[in-house]
Amino acid sequence: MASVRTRKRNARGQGDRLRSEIVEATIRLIDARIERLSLRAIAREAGITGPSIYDHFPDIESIRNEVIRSCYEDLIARIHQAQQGVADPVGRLEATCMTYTSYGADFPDRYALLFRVERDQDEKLAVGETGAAALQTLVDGIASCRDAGLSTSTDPYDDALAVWSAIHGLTTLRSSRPHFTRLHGDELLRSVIHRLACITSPPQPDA
Amino acid sequence: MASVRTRKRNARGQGDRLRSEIVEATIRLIDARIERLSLRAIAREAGITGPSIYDHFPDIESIRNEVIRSCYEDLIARIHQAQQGVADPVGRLEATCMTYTSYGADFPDRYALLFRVERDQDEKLAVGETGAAALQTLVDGIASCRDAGLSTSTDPYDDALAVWSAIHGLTTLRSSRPHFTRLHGDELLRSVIHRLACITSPPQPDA
DNA sequence: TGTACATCAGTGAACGCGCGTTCACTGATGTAC
DNA sequence: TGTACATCAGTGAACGCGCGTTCACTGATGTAC
Repeated sequence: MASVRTRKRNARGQGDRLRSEIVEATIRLIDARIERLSLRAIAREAGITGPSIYDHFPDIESIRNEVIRSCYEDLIARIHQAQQGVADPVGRLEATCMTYTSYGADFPDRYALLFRVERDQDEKLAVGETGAAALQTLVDGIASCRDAGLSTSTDPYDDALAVWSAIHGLTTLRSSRPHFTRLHGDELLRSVIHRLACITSPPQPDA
Repeated sequence: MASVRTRKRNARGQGDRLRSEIVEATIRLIDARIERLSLRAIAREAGITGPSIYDHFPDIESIRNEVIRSCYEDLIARIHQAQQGVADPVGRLEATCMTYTSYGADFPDRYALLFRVERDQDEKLAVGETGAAALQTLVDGIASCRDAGLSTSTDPYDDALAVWSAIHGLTTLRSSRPHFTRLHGDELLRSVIHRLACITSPPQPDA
């Protein structure tokens, strides 16, 4: 948590910076596994008083939606970075999926927030397409494997949905049911990816 | 919601019945997608005053844990019922998975509660094995397919974990991302089950 | 260069609300004599 | 059969708390003259 009372106000003209400070404070609270997010708790963590929030957000839901957008961008950036420098299409697909599951393991409450059931129309509009970019990297990954003769997939979109469902389920079950030890480790993950993406080469122990 | 003030007190000696009335009221609130569960809200729904809860539960977490146990028993019972009268092993496995996903679709907030990340040690002890019975029906189902020569699975436990992850992921993505229309419908579900359970026969359009 | 003023980036007090929890209590009903 | 009493299944008032939200305000800083 931020040390209380060390914050100094933003310089004149820089008032908008508080907006991102509020979002960052909220993410810190989420990562700290706070039981219930409140405007006052966010303000405390950001080092400001409650009413200052209203200059930047109308309510807590709009902060949450901004957090979701921010975390989702972060996840997609991590995936793209992991794909850099992996030439082998199957290795790239595996790296994509492993980045995804690692994000869920490292930040379980952020991950849960990204994929919670939408509660209201605003959230639906704000967050509706969250997942589309992640899915697209899987579609592209499977298509690349097929083009390289490493996959027999005839429908990369449907197979990407299958892979996405499986790794999403694996990610959340790893968090919520940690004592099923065989869920953890890379063998099961690789095996699931290979079967659902119709990969023809056997899984490599390590790249 | 229960009509307010219609409740009459339990007969002398029947005081324990309020315990299950509290659990049922809580499930009604969960199904009503209440934003935040509170002791007072549960008491209102059950038609009693707040303090009466304390004769039966020490806190709201213990109510929640009882709700989890109750809903999980319900899910397992539905699965066992669906399996009755389906002789074909592949059909049984499919029926098992479809009952599971239907439960998640019909009661999304109950399902989310069953598989939320454990927050405290009490919950871990109370709920730790939730999922084991569901997993076991999948292990048995895959082993039956293999014994009937309909699956090439060499490790029904690991393959059951794979199937469980996939259908769990499919169930939660269907709830949280309803606009991915190809996630819905039975074809993708059947295809995933067949691939992960190593089923050798092609998916039947309908039984 | 000096000063009056406008603007900016917040603060602090106050409100009403629902909450968890405590405590003494009530009123119906079964039971001992 | 009648009555005093114990027990049971809750109730109702009260408390302190954190919350969202409002409102008037403050004090630093840039700018016009």
